[in-house]
Amino acid sequence: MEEIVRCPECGSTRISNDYVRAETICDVCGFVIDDNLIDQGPEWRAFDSEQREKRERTGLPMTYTIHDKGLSTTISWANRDSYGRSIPTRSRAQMYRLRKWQHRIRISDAMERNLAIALSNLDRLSSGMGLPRTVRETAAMIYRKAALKNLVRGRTMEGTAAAALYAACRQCGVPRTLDEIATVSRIPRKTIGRNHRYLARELGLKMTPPSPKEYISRFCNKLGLSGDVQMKTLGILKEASDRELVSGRGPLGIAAASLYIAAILCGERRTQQEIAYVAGVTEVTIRNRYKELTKKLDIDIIL
DNA sequence: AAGACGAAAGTGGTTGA
DNA sequence: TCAACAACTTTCGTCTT
Repeated sequence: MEEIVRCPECGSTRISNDYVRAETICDVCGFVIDDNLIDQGPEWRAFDSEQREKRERTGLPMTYTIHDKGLSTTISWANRDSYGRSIPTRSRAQMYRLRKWQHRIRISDAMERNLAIALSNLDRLSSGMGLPRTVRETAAMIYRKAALKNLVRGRTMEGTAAAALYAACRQCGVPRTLDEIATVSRIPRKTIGRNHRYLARELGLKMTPPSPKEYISRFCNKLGLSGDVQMKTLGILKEASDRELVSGRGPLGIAAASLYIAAILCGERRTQQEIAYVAGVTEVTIRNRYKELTKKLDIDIIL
């Protein structure tokens, strides 16, 4: 399920992004689905506030393949000065210290630079998703830990950043689906999931599976459902977890199904399709879960 | 015609030998 | 490392409103 976006006009899944006009467009009927696309174009990174002002979204980068922009000075290991004369013995110890420090500075520079890039990535993602500051901070912390333990090597920084954000959302009790993060980060869902598992294992992040409850208010908002439905849904979830109908099941499926039931009971019915869309699960899953729930909880549904 | 239903085959991840 | 397995998805034909 790579692309879950459907055109609301014709239902087609052939959707493409027009970055120049910042629009998401249906290939079939031309309907403009989203005109608030995040700029994913080149972004020349800034590493301190001065550079940020000068360089953001302007012209070509200086060389960005060489980490110090090719401007750094190296101190040669030969014991000669710039005229080729050999350096007196009493200065050599000093030269040695200079070289050593320069080396150290460049290393930590590279690390800081990596972090700066990753953090700006994190900023872009979290603001694109309208996430609160605390989540962003948590994500930054996770990423920093990962960088310190050398876990980023072999993975792209974007991929690791996206995974850190996913983990942070869950830790902060505002879980987002992998699909949601995949959409704003242009990293495939699979990759984010894989990276996330890796980070969780290596960093020993204590991850409890997200509770269906945490999704409800957001889904209700997206579906334009009232607070009554929200309360009802939470009630159903409470019952369900008391009777151990929740564990082992995907929380998204449970959330979607109980929402479906609650909406019907409150006379604010939504179709399975609508709910499936916002919850990022299929109608089939909703059906299976809600069959289970209505049966085990003795809820009668009048269709 | 749209929504709901359910069977059957497929997918990716976990587990245990 | 591999096969079995559970949960979930995809697809598709059928029934209901």
